[in-house]
Amino acid sequence: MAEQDERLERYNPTEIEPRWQRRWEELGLHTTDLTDTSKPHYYLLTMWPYPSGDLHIGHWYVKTPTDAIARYKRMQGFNVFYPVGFDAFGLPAENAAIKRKIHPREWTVANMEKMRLQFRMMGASFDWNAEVVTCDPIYFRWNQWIFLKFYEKGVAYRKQAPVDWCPSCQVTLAREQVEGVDRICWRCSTQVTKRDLTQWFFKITDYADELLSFEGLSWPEPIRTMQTNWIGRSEGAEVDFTVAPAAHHAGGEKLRVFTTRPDTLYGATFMVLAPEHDLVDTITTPEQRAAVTIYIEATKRKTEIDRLTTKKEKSGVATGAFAINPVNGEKVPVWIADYVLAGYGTGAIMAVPAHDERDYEFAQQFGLPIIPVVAPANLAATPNDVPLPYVEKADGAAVAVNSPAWNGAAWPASLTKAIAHLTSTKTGEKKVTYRLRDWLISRQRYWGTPIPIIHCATCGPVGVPVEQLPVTLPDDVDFKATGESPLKTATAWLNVPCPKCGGPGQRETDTMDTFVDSSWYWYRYLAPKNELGPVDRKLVDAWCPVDQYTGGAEHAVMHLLYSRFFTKAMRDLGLIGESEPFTRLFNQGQILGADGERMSKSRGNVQDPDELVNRHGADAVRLFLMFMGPWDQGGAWSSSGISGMVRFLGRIWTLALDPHGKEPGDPNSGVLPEGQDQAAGEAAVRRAAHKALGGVGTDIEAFRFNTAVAKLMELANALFPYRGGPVAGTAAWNEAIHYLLAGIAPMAPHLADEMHSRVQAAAGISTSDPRWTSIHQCAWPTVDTSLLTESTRELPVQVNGKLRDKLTVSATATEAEIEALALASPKVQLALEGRAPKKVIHAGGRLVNIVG
RNA sequence: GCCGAAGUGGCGAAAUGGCAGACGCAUCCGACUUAAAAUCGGCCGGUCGAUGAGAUCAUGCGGGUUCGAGUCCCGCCUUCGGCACCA
Repeated sequence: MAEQDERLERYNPTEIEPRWQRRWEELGLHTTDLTDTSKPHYYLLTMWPYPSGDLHIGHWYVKTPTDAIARYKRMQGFNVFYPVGFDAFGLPAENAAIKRKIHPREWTVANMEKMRLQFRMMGASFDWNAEVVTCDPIYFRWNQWIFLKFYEKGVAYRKQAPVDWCPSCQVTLAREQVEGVDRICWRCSTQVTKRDLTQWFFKITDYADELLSFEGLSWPEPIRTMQTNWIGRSEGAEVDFTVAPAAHHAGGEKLRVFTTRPDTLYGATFMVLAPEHDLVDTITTPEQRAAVTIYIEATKRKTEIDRLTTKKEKSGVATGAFAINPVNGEKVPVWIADYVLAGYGTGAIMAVPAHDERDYEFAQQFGLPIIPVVAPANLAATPNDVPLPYVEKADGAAVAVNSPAWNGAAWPASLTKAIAHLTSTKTGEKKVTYRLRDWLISRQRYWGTPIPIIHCATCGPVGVPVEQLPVTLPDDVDFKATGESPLKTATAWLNVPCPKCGGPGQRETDTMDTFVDSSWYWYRYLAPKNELGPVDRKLVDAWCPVDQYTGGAEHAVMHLLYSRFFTKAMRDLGLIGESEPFTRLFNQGQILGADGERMSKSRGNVQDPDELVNRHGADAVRLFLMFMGPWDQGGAWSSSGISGMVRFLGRIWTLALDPHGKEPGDPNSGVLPEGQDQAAGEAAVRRAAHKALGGVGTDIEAFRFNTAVAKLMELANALFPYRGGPVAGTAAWNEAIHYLLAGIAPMAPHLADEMHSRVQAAAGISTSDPRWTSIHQCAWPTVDTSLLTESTRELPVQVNGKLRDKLTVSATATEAEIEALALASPKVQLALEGRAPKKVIHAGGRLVNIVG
């Protein structure tokens, strides 16, 4: 054992890694000069973390490949900006504060301190000079400033509405933050309820159409689809029905409906209003009033989930009132039913049972008339034979029937004609509706950006004058989550004079959704201390949009949609020039616990990276996370396999440090492979290095880190047999070693620098020598393609698509020569069983297939 | 129900329409060692073949296109994600 240690110092990451982390900091290797225009710039961004206090393996899974990209791009000669910060406002801090009786700030600051050390331990090459922390007034001051600009422009507004409420988090939520059919809170998975509250909103719907365009963006298709579906643009028309006069009521009110099928207007045999619709009370007849009231009460008692489930039977009640269909003057009954939603369209529909499944079901249940007004072309003469409901539009083949004003028109002409008819008779108009709702940003919690508004009894809500920003958080607050904003308990802070009239005023006590904080932070990274505005326009113009953004797909319709909205809204304020924040987006997968479930402390399936680093080193953990599979796929955690990475790093160590050592166990060690002379051996070594590095480069560019690592393993495997032999230590060998170290540098940065440094030391260049370089300052190796070709190659030969033989042919052999060789092969002849070849297919020199 | 992604050895996986399983883990064998660990080398999808040479089957299932399909097309099954009475 002692002899072995004498022979070769062992790879010891725990000694190497902290040393290099210190050195990189001393050298300022990751500090970006944002004004340097001598090199092309590359803005690389990874979604910033919430300072939960512990970096878990999931953070490493996300950050490690991104860090490799940063390092790779630097070696490629880019001026890389790779910042990080903390999304430091939010509920966990407040909940921890309640539990431990400490201030959320204290908890957050301590956690950030710990996480900075963990990032350092990971070897992450962040530019910490650019750090942004959202709970710092120097940052959230500008949240408030932007809010006030939005308020001035009407992008921020206040309204009363039934909003989603998480009873566990004790806050309102934006529509995007409520997930699935079960309508659960995105953060805590508790089922949300509805509350009628006056809240602040951002008018994201103003940008709905613009948000539908992804032109020039290289974003994953699934994210674009999700956003598109979320925005849910639907084209149609609004049509006015008129309430018919009745005994108890004069009528005449307009009942406006939204429909995507104005072409089916003649088939509207009844109307349905949402139970919450404004006119329900007015139009209900005395006979129906009791039933209507009972139904409305029942609706209120229903949970959102009960109401939205598609599986239940339709329910509803007639109001007793009638309305006039504007195209044919028919009187149709007006019903109320909870399948019509108050919040979409106009909260009222015209029901066309013949051509809508829901209306059909409703009509069947309550015995309402059904009139077909669209038929497939072959049934146009006998529309009663159309199987109902007939919902297809069938371009050119679905024809309007029973519709005097546009009979015979085929879809989509029938639609155009219907809209034209409505417009000319002033009974309706073309209309686009969106599913997207405005973004509710009020939160009834303490640890967030105070909304900079003062409520005055005479002036209403008044913005805090910008020169008084930031509105900071008072410390004498009772945090208990009661459903009321904790800021209401800070009486000294709360009561201030109205900035407009000087009268008594009260501060707004809700804070902003923390998604506001993260909707523009990458602009702030460029000038985190800027006092003159939220962003430094000149730097933004030079560096934005972000070249590459990486993060999880779970933010598809939250952070990623809000960020696009903010960029457009900030552009319209003249703060920035561009319309899109992130040119390229990559969504990595999620790392799950060994049980295949989401990692969580309660499940006890959390992997602690510190423990792995202490045992195997950061480089091995980094490498392992990149090697385990395609980055966008994620997967269940398993630490078996990490030993392979340690072994691989040890082989690099051995190759670089001890090229002349011999392997006692390897019979081939120390000699050239059979049939190779010195020149061929050197050529083989160079070829392996150049081939590997070319592949590693393309793989990193394509985010295929697993195969990038595999190619470097192949290179190490290819070099190993030459160790201790006459090729070791030659110029060709040294070049190959440098290629190997440079290639692994983005992924295992500590080991790469250690070995590079030792190679330099062996050449008499110490770290204090001005000629000394870090591997991370070296250029990415160039690939000499002329080295890649061999004089002969192996050629698979198939007969009728089945592999029968492999020939060794000269690299310059012609197709005719190859064909002759192939046909001469005994194995091929055997497979042909005496048949003459009908055809010979040459697949670009990679393979030959003989058809016989 | 609609939209999207994925199904390949014991395991993680690889493969511009062209040798299926690169690279690694685990198991096993060998070298070194008194021994073990570490290290180095090797075997490593199934069936048949004594072993070998070889043959044959094999990328969720069933069809198709093609000289040739894990890859393209059609129809299913399963798993995972998103949406879901949006008129």
